[in-house]
Amino acid sequence: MIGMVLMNFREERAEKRKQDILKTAIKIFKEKGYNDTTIEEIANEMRYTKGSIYYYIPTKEYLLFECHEIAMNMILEKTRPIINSELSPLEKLQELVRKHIDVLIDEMSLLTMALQHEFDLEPEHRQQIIEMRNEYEDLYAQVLEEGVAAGIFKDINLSLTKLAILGALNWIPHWYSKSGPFDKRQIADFFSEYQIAPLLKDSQINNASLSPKGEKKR
Amino acid sequence: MIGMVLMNFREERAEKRKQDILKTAIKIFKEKGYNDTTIEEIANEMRYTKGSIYYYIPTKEYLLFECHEIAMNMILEKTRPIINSELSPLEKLQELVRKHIDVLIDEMSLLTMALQHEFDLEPEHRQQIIEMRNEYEDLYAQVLEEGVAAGIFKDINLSLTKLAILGALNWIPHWYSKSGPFDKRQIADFFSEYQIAPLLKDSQINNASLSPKGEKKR
Amino acid sequence: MIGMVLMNFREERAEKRKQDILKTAIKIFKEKGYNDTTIEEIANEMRYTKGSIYYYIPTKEYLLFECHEIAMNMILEKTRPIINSELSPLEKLQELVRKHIDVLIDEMSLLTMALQHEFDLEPEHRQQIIEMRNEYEDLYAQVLEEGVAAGIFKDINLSLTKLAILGALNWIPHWYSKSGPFDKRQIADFFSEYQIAPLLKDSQINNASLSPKGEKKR
Amino acid sequence: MIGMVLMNFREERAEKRKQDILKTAIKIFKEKGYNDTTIEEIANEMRYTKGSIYYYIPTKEYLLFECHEIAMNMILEKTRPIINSELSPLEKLQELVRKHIDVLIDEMSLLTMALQHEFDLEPEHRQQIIEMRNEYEDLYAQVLEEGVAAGIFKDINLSLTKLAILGALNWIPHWYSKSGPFDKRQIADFFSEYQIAPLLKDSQINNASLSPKGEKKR
DNA sequence: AATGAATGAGGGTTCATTCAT
DNA sequence: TATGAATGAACCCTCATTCAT
Repeated sequence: MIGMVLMNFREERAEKRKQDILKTAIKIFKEKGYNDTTIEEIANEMRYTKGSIYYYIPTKEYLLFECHEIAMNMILEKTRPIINSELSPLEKLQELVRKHIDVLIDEMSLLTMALQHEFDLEPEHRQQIIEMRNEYEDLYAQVLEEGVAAGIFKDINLSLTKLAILGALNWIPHWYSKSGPFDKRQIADFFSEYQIAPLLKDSQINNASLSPKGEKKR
Repeated sequence: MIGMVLMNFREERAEKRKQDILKTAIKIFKEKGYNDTTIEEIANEMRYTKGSIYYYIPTKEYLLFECHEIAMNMILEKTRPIINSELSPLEKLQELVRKHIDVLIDEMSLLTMALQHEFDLEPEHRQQIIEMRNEYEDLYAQVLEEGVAAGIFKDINLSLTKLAILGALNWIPHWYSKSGPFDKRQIADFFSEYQIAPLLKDSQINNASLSPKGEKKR
Repeated sequence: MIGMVLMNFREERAEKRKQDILKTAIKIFKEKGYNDTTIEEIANEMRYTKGSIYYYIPTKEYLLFECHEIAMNMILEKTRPIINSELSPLEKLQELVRKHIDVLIDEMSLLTMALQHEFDLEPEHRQQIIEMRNEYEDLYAQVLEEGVAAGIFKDINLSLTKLAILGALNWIPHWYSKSGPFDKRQIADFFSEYQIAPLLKDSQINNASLSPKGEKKR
Repeated sequence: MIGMVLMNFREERAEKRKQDILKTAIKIFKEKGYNDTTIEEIANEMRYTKGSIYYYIPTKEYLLFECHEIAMNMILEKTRPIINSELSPLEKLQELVRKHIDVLIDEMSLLTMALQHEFDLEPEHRQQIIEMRNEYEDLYAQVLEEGVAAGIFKDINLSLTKLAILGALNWIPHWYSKSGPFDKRQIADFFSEYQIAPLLKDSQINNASLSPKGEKKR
């Protein structure tokens, strides 16, 4: 995105085509999975030919890699600002959880697909994605440390805490359904309390959002 | 296994062969993933031929299905007895969590592989696996209800609670490593407290296992 | 060939199939060159399917490698016995030249094709062929040394002599034509004198076969 | 080159571009062979685009054809003058051989490449190259006849003599290596004696250059 | 004069599956 | 019971060539 200003309109158009291809690929990957999607299907969907696709992309795996990149960037872009905000550590952590759920549910099919096909990435690409994931997890680590330092969080094992919080969130795509009993808001409310509660000292606990009354009317 | 008594020795031998194939398949699936494993590799490993494999199994996907079945059965067999035990709801829940982590880590490569390839199942098979998963999740639901009824657990949204607990657990394979800083015991200790704590009324909270001192010496 | 006695009839049949494929490949390679021949053409010619071909051979390049091996073996098998015969060094050298021309002309299309496509071999395979070529060239080196040692050949640069002799022979496929003015016999007569003459001391020279009267009647 | 005077500066520039493309093509053909070189590589090397190349040349094969033409012209231009010189037939023949080796070794990669890919030429182009080759071979034929007429050469089969001489020379690229034991001079000395000796009557033979002492110090 | 874009005709290879014996 | 043999449907990717601009 940065640097796009330096492109002339030709390069912009090419970039746009590439994005179109990626969008189409994502769409079909979501529906049928990476392995069961052929380049030809992507081409047909766009009324291109197979050969034309390869004018814009080097390999099919590269498309998968870009899916991962996009997914990670979406989440990183939304959460990075939280760290430098004026919020308290507790509020930051809650915001992290809420934003995570936000992106997760909004872009669930992309994220699920990407996760499902992590091992179909070339080792080099996989490494890059893992590094982005580490960067993301570090945001949690930072906030947790901040909170402990500020005397707000209990002094418990922060590595495992981080993994517990993120695990519960990352599992959401395994059970969430648009037509299911819970909407995004309820889920965010619940998890931002439930997964954080064990960190809090007694006085801070507030169970408002854990209430069983929160079920969506259907 | 039941019903085996009705088999004659021919059928028994065939059943044995089938199990051998499955074991080999599991081993290779674990190493290379389902898609990258060929029937020929399975056959070679057993010093069979491709054709022979098909004498015992109908399709490659059927092997994957059996992997899922085995995985689910392993976990169900370990946890079902807990429900009917004399333990308190809190103790039951902790036991469920501990056993889950036990199986998860002991059989991680099988379970990870199975989870990774849920979408490679035929829809019909996938449905069967989902039903087993539901049966398993119901164990949690029961214990949670028991606990609330007994006044031990807070009266919060039990569906989401169940999903939060199981999500955090199921995510373990994504980060656990034998050579990593935590061993099975520590993880079980931590999660059986952390993921359950928000359910507990203030007086019951006990943070012993959450301690950051719990890291394995390396 | 050795070891074939150890094959059962199944393996023999498989070996036969493989040889058939090779024969067909050679035939088409000769006609159209290696690069312009497709596996499908080979399959069609044999009324096989592409897939069946790959039951017997690992890659297309392997077929080319076998062409080279066959070619080199044909020539090595005919010339190796000469070295250990009772002939004089001069007679041995003449025999080497004659046999070389024999094989060259009888199997010209195979040999030409192989030579033409030496660089289409995988490096590893190419190395193997080069080693066979070296073994062959060593036969010449041996005979030349023998001749010098016996006082029959002049004491000139034997490395270059070897290369001069073989070069002139190996070039034959570039100009020979079945319908051309010279037959195999004449060519053998001529080259076995012309290319060896500079080695001989004056008294031994005999120009019988160099005569211009040797042209084939057309 | 002749006729260039009739070009306007536009055509001149186009001609120059074409030559640049050809030079680049030669360079890459030499390195990777004709078949493994893509038009795109040629374009990239020149910082052109694929499309631009096709503004100047009609097909990839045409580039190969021009390689052959250049190679043949190089050799013809160096040897034609010899024929009309004042030298004796023997000296002429020796000069032909020396010049041939000169060009062959100086431009070996071009010539090797061209020879290697003779069969990748379109039939029509191949015919043209063969005609140039014939013209070249005729130079030898002429000198040989002259020599016989002058009573200097033995009256032997001149067609085969010509083919023997040229064959041994043309094979040089198959074994010559810059880092090998022989330099250009030694090779020229050797071959201009060895390949011509059988033609000479006894009194003329002089073995100076055939000496085994001629090996390059390494 | 130059090129970005598009194409299309393969080409080699893989592999689950079938089946006669 | 076991297997050798055969198949065929794909699939990814390549690249010379064309053409509108």
